[in-house]
Amino acid sequence: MIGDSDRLLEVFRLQADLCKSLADAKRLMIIHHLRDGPKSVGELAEAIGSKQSNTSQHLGVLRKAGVVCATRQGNIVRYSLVIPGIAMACDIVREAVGEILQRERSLSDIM
Amino acid sequence: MIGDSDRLLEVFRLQADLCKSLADAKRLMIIHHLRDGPKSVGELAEAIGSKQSNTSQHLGVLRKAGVVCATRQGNIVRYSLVIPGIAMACDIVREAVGEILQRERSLSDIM
DNA sequence: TTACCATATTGGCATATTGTAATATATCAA
DNA sequence: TTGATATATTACAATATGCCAATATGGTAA
Repeated sequence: MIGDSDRLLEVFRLQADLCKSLADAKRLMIIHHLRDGPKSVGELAEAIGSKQSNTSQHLGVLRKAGVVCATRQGNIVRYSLVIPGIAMACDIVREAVGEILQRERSLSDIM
Repeated sequence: MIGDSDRLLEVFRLQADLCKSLADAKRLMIIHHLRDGPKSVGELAEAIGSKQSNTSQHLGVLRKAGVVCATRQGNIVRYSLVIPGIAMACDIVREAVGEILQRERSLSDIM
C-alpha cells in the first residue's frame, strides 16, 4: 500500500520536474518572450540567440513539462504559454534574485 | 562594452541558478519543512528520509543559492528560510503542478 | 588531554543535461 | 514529382548532478 509520505514525495518530484524545466537561462528567456503572445520557433531562436535545433530542444523540455504548447500554422509552429501562473512564479523568483543580490552586495560592504 | 542583452542574459542566468536550487524533490521538501521554523540538519535528514551527508549537501546548495541560512547553537546547526518569497513561488508552482495533472487526466479521458 | 556528537567535505561512480552537427520529418509552392 | 522552408530528432562529447562511504571539522563534556 501507498503511504501519505509516498504521495507527498511524488508531488514534490513533479514540482521538481517543473522547476527543472525552468532552471535554464534560455528557457526562462523563452518564457519571457512568450508573455507578449505566441511565437514561432525561428522567432524564439533569434530572440534567445541560439541555434534552431537547440531552441527546439528547449521548447521540447518546456512542452513535456506542460509549460508551453504548440500549434501548427502551415509549416510554422507557434508556441504559447499554457499556465499563466508559471510566469507569475518566475516574476517572484526574479524579485528574489534581486533580494539575494542586494544581500550579497551589503555583505561585501561589511567585509 | 556591455549591451542590454548581456545584462538581461545575466539576470536570467542568476534566476536559472536559483531555480536549479529548487529543482530537486528533497530540497523542496526541506523548504517545505522549514516553513514551520528553523530546523537542525539531523531533523531535516529524518524529515526527508536522507542520509546526513546527503542532507548536508542539499542544504549547501540552498545556502549557496541564498535560499536558506545557517546559525550554530552549540554543536547543532539550525537552518532557516531567508526569503519568504521563495516559499510563495513554490506554492504557485505547486498549484501549477495540480493544473498540469488535471490537464493530463482530462487528456487521458479523451484518448 | 580523550571521547563523543553534529555537521561538512571529499572521492568515486552512475546518471542526467547541454550544445553542436547531421539527419529526418512536415508543409508549401512550382 | 522536385525543391525550399520550418521544425524535430539523433548521436556524440563535455559537463554537471545526486548519492554513498569515508573522512575531516567544529563543538561539548568528562
